[in-house]
Amino acid sequence: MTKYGQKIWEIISASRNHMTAEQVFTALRQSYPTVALATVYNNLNRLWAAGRIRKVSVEGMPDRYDRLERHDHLVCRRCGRLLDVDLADLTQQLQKQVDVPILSYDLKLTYICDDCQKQGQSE
Amino acid sequence: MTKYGQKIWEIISASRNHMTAEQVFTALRQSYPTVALATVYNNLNRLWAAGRIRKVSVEGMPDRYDRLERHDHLVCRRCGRLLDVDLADLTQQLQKQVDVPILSYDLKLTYICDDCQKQGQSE
DNA sequence: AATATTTTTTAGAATGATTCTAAAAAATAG
DNA sequence: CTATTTTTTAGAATCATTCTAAAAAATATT
Repeated sequence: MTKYGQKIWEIISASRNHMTAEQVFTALRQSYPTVALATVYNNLNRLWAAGRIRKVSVEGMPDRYDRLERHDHLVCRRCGRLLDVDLADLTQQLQKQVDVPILSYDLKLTYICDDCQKQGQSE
Repeated sequence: MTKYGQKIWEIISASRNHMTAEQVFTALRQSYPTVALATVYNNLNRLWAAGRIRKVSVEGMPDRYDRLERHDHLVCRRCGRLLDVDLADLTQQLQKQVDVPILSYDLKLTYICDDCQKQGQSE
């Protein structure tokens, strides 16, 4: 584990904000002001390939990186706002229904956030 | 509903292939050889905003568009291959666990497809 | 501890999907 | 028919991400 890889993993694991690569870059520069953006992408890809972080893609937004710890997401259908939500683990239940081994699953619940709810009323 | 919108909706609703915008473009040109790519994007966005089609984002690949009909997805962790899978509807079960109204949900199961399985063994 | 090998970093260019722009065309309303 | 709104169009612009090829750093080998 390289120093950048280590630090990036820490940043993501500690964050509850589903950071973009750009945000990780900004955060990392607090500790390493000269680091290159490509290094952030390299390390994010390596961490992800190694299964040490999650990647969350919400349509139309840059990929976001997330801690591994089991949890699911609420996504606003309008603005893409992303919230953590703790739901019961479905692995058992799902595995029963398919015959290939499931490594993990990604569950996003779609809703309309308060802000968009308000906006929608004035249209 | 414009003629392009109509036709694009038909293409996606009939397809089981999670088409990219580019693929929809190619398909649409069978019927309308002069249509512009921007028109495809315009209509896909409008259809999606109207909740008439789904958008499936797999990290690192162009967005894919999918019929609305309830079904879930298997995604290969290595190559991104996407397969339909019919799982029990979880809406009730999930709605009990959150206090905002759930419009829909998006469930992706991660696995390793046969091809990637084979490749992995030779490494 | 010097040399070779492999991995990582770097800056910047390149790519590729998608959006934007502003004008033309088409559809709809008055 | 004329005015207004919506859609289409082509091409430029944007933006996230990957690629490139060289430099630096880390690791292994003698």
